[in-house]
Amino acid sequence: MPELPEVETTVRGLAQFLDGERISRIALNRPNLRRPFPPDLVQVMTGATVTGLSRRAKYGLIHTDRDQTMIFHLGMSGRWRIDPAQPEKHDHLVMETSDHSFALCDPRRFGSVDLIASDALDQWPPFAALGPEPLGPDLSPAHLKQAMKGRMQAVKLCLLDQSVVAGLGNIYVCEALYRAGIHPLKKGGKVTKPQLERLVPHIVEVLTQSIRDGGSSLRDYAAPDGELGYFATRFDVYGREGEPCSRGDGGIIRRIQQGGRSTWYCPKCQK
DNA sequence: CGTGTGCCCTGACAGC
DNA sequence: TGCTGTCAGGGCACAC
Repeated sequence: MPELPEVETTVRGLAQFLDGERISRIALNRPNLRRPFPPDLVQVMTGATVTGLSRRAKYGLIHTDRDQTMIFHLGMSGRWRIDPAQPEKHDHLVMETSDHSFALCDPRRFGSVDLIASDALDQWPPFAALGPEPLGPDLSPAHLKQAMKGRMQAVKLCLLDQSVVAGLGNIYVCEALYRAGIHPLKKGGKVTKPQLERLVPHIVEVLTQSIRDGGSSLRDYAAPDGELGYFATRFDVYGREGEPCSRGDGGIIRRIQQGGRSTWYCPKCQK
């Protein structure tokens, strides 16, 4: 269930065990996920020393002392398992250091693994198309105003567009719009300046809170079979169709379809 | 270009 | 118990 906070938590968890370590072995259990594994992945990564991990949008980056960076995406169902006791059916990639093993498990295989020249990461097409990081300095009401200017698409869909903001997914768009009191069907180009000024801090807050919730369980990652990025966050609207609005305004949470995906919102307080 | 649709894939769950 | 339908946190190709 990886969105930005889960990817961030995963990256931090992996870093605890992987940063500074030498990858002694890497093996693939099938030829592809969403796309084929890079043909030179095993050759490049075997014996490489990890020099750091980072996140861009919903991608995790494993930096090494080689001139290539290993980039993973968890898709809809991906997760890393640390020191798994038993192999699982959908462990498609496994890596080992001297002390630990890591399995990339992804039943639906919507994830990906890429190997990209480290000095040209920004030119990699999936990265080149990304908008600003929501937790970085460049997400501002002015940016959103500009990025959604004239757009007739619903603001919900605009915010899911990774070129508008990089890393927001279905859950956090629903949550941020709810917190900011913005109706998901409102056209992107028609969201008002005051609404955008409310929205930006709510985006930052909901993501930060979730990362903190996940981060607080990092200690558990030392446990065998530790699974990264999964933690119980309480959502205000996501998945709460039919329940009363948590603001106590008497509204009942509704679910609608937008772009083939569900949106939950309160018809009473989101305008 | 902006926008809308359908597909990739497996598993969980509800209803019969 | 087993079948069927629906849904799932993402991204992309393709059509207009």
